[in-house]
Amino acid sequence: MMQESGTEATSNGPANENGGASVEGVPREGRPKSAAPSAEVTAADFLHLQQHQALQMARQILLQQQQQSQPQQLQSQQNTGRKSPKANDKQQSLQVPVSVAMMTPQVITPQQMQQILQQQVLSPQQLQVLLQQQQALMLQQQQLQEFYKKQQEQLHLQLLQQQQQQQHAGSKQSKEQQVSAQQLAFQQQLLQVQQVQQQHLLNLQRQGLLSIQPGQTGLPLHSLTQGMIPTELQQLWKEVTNAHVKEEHNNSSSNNGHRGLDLSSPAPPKNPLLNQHASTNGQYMSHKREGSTLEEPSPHSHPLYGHGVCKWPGCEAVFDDFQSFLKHLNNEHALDDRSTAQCRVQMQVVQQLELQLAKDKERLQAMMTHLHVKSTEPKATPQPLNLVSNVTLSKSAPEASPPLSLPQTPTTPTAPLTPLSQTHSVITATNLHSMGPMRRRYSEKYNMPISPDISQNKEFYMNTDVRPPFTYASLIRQAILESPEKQLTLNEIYNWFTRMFAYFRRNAATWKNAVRHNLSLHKCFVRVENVKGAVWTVDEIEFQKRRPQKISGSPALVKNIQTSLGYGPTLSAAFQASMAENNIPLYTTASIGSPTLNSLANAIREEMNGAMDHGNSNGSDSSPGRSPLPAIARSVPLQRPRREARRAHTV
DNA sequence: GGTCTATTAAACACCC
DNA sequence: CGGGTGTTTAATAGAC
Repeated sequence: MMQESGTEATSNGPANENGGASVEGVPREGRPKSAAPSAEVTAADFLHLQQHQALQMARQILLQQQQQSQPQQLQSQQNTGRKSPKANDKQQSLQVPVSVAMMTPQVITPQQMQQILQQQVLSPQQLQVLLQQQQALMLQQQQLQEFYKKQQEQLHLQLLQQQQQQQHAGSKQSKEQQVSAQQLAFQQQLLQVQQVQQQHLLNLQRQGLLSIQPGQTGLPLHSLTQGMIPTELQQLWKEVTNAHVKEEHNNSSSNNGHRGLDLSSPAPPKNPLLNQHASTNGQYMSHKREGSTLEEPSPHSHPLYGHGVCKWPGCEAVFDDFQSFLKHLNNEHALDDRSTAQCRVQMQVVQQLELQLAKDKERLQAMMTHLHVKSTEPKATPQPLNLVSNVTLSKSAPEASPPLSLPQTPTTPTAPLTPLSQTHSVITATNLHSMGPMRRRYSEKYNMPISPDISQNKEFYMNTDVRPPFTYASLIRQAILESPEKQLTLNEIYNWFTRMFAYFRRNAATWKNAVRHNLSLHKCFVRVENVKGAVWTVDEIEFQKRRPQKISGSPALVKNIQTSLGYGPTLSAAFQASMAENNIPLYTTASIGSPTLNSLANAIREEMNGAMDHGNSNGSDSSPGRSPLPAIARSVPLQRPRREARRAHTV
């Protein structure tokens, strides 16, 4: 009591400052809700504004074309009529230059969605709304692309006419002015639609529906759209873009940067062949199929083709070779209503999965955060370098979470370290009194072998001032077993503690005393006189004897422990079976081999020994094959007699 | 509530 | 004598 209060007095949670400075976007309650509505509204606004602008620009150009060429009038009117009619009157004033329009933020990308999700900015209802909006936008964009494609054809015809006129009249100047004016307008429109298309491609790409090679991520802006236009238009486009596209490209690339990193790779795309193939009909569906097939560097790898089976949803057609698959892909899954619908379904599936993933991530974050928060408060050190000054799993909630979480969290120390200065006080208030000695490490309580945990989270324990959730006995044993000769002097054990655990780099008097106490107290630690002095070794038999009755009686408990500790069903089942049927002493598989295997062996061994009977327990010399002690060490068991003598003396 | 075990502190002894 | 090492006891607390 006195000791605890003494250490407790030092625990003014200075860890809070660190927690506040967290970089990671650990979900914090409270803040998100206020931020949610504004984010949603702005996103939707941008969304609508952008669509309107794109439509308006397209309409404008169409009008210009109609003035010059009548044959397309009917079609154009159909197009304009099909699009939202009310936009006409509204958007007279909305004739924003494309460059400006492109500056406006894009639609919500999946990444942004992810961010929003992870930040817990939105409620599920709001997320639903956003998802629906995104879906609607995609539909609209698709329609816009169809419209754009038709318009391209019109322009193509028109240009052909103009070229003929040029050839006949020979008056280049006026014609060129006409053309350049058209070019400008068209360029603007093109950029706008490119943007939309790019957005689609990126969406699909992110969702795994479209496989564009990393080096070709620059394709959408230039080449894919180039592929859409007839060759003559490409020429025009190049001429115009020579002067203008750079700034436009900068704009778009800056937008890319705003949206996400993965698309901003500016590989200059100059492969007309691929491009033309890749965008036969201006639909992202076609990009998905043909673009991925033709742009694939490795000829036989296709996201829709695996193990000789077409992976198109619901297809599963079998093919002997890749070519026949491609044929099948182009024939059976061409751009039609069915494929489009399937693609939409797939998009929804992906989105749902992303949602689910985000939720699970969030849950994991919360779990990790929660557990680390618990461990932050008690017994903060005078010089608390890290938030997690102490993992004292002792009293509050010792069993439920620690065995699971602790081995996980240490592997990602930075993430959980950020937590929550806010919830900090709240949660820790419940276990303010829970500090104190590290009682009940789960290594003991659950017979948890510490080896896997230590090896997995070595760096974490080394660098983080977290109290390891193991008993002193377990740690000492681990230290000894890790040594080459399975024996250590007391000082070497000390060094191991300080080397492996940042936590033991302070309060030396306390834990060193505890180490000595444990060494003396537990029979499993055998003191051996060596050439260079006394060394300590481990008597595995005795070590396993320490807690026999607990686990031996309940295989179910063991199973639960095993599974909950993450060893998986295999080990658990094996362990359970062997425990139920025979008491094979696996502990002879001592510590050789790789650390991982070694740890696993230790794990099994410990569990097995905890469960088996202790009939053959007498004497540390009785099992030479099992004992990891070297011959020298085993030969001179000095400790016990002395201890016995002393005890007899005192008692 | 009893028992077992772990942790911590402390006293003490021995040895160099 | 002091420090390191080792032993033992006592108090306390959690888990079963």
